[in-house]
Amino acid sequence: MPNYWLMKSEPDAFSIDDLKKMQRSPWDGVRNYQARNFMQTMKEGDLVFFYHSSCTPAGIVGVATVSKEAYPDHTSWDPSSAYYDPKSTPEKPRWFMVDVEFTEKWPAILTLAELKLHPELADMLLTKKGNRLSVMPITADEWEYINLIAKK
DNA sequence: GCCAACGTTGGC
DNA sequence: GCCAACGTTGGC
Repeated sequence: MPNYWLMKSEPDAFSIDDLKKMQRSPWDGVRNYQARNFMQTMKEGDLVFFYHSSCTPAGIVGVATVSKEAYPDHTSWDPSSAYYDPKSTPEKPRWFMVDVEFTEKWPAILTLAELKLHPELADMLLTKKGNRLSVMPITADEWEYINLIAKK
């Protein structure tokens, strides 16, 4: 049994179409401890909702699969990177990333507004007010339900 | 562009 | 260890 996740990306920086072109990509730039800790528990084969944030509309646009488990995010010690963190070094990395593989793009975005309409999804971190977590776990029930409404 | 909500930093 | 100030996220 895989575990299920949701990961947010701003499509201007990295979209599901970018992943589709590349097929496989590191998910770098996560600079939040809670999100990092979740990534460190990911296993190869885990399934991920690809979420577009800070855009109109925001929502889930497809699915990716974890293809490599957590390893140090080298952009964190690269001074030329936008994700540079002087407190992270190759000897003592503070930030980690996983690799993901393109799995499917949905025919239409499943918007946050629609997700919020379903009482079945009211317990999700995603639909809660003020939530800013960029990597979060999804229950098997939520995974199944969301796939259902995405494809109806 | 606005602003509410949240996480992090740093002074004490 | 507290908490105010600050910076960032992210929906609208």
